[in-house]
Amino acid sequence: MAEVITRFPPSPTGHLHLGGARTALFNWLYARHHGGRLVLRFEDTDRERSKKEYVESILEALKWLGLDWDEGPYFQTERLELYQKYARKLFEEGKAYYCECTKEELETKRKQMLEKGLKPRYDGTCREKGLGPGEGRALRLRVEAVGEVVFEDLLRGKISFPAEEIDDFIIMRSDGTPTYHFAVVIDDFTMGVTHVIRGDDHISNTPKQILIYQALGIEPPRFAHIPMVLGRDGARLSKRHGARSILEYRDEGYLPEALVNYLAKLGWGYGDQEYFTVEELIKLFDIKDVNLSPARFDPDKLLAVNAYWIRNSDASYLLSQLKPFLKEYELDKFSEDYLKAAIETVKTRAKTLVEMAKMMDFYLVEEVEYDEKGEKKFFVKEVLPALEKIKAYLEEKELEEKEFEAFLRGLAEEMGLKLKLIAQAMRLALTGKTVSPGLFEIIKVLGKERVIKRIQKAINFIKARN
RNA sequence: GCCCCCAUCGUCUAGCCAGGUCCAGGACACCGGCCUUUCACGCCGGCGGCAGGGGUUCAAAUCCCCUUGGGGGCGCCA
Repeated sequence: MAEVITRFPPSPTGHLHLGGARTALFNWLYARHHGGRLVLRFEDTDRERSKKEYVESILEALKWLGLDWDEGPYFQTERLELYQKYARKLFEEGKAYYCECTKEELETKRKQMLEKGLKPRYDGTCREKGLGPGEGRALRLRVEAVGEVVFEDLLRGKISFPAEEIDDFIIMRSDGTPTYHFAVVIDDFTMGVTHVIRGDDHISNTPKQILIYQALGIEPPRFAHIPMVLGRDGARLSKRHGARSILEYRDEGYLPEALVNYLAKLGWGYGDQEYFTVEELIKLFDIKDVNLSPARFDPDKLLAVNAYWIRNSDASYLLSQLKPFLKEYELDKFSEDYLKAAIETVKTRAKTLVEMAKMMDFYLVEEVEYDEKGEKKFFVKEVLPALEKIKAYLEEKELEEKEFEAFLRGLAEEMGLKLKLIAQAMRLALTGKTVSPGLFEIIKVLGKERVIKRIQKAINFIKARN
């Protein structure tokens, strides 16, 4: 089988969002699955809106997701001569002609046609003028309005458009830059792209591109139009829901594994399997299994997938991912084993790394601050003797779970207190919170020294108040 | 307005291509329960869907048509 070359062509007019990331992922998976290559190129011919900062942020987001590329990044603005070369060829062969209509004239005509209920299309004013290149002149493709333009979509089969639907569209702007359709075709052709995997909002664009291929006398690549990602409300992705930068998800404590897993499942599935490693995705992914209907983005599900990957990742990986969220603590003071043990106790409880960092703060501070409601409820003078006894116990005995638990139960009975009260007071003493990992786990990680110190502090606190 | 694409639980999906094994399976969310010193995890159970209407067929979620609904395109944006 011939080599597979896919491409991801973002336009640097915004951050990489979920929709773009999924397109990138599908292209990447397809290339990796077939042992092919992925080309990255920036479609930056819209100089007004393209920004260097977006190039940077898109690259950063792709790297973070783990989507690497084999060629590029190319920039269309650096390839202008190439487009001009092919444009000249089409002009010389009479397959394209120059048009001197102004933007304003065209805009007026378009509005008029729309008002009359007609399909807006170029009226051919300059078609037979025989104009040559010149200031203010754009190059249009000469399109014959007969028959049908047909292409085979890898997912949907044959798709055809009446040729009369397509007008003489512009391929080179009057400033000498190519329009999207033309640049895409020239790029895909010269880069050897074999498979174009893109959002289905491009279906209606495809016949135009087919026409360019035909005019150039070259073979079009294979097309696969994947369904778009919609927002929670079923509308196109917007800032409100999901069109946020991928990097924002990173900063909110999502794991790249979770994003990749979730995005892959948006429009694609493999039986009942819900969770996939990247390796599994590469192995199992087949573009033909991709759904045809648009998928809504569901933040709850993303969160659930993230929680899954957090609790199923090992502690040392989580530690590396967690570090940016732990900046306010002096991590150097703790051994890696200590940090990893601490992480183990919170990883089934945190849905994001941000949550995890908050949850484990008590491991990382010298002294804890008590939750106000909890302190009023559980730091009552009745628990004082219990805390004293626990402290004494810990000072003497080896720590063993069953034994310690039996001791606490015995203690509760002996003092006529509820086990819950003692446990919550302990929890508060050790963590400052009323919600935390299991008591025994915490004690084991913190170590007797810290535990005894914290119990003593709690004792002093209760005494001082009563 | 015209053209194109799509249609299974609230959401993501399995099943559809090769009709019967589907009074439709899984996941998220939600609601119960178990576990339990808190919160999670885990486990058990519940809620909930083939958009509607016509065909074809012994038999349709699966094939065909129409309607409706959703999405997209119609730029010297990509």
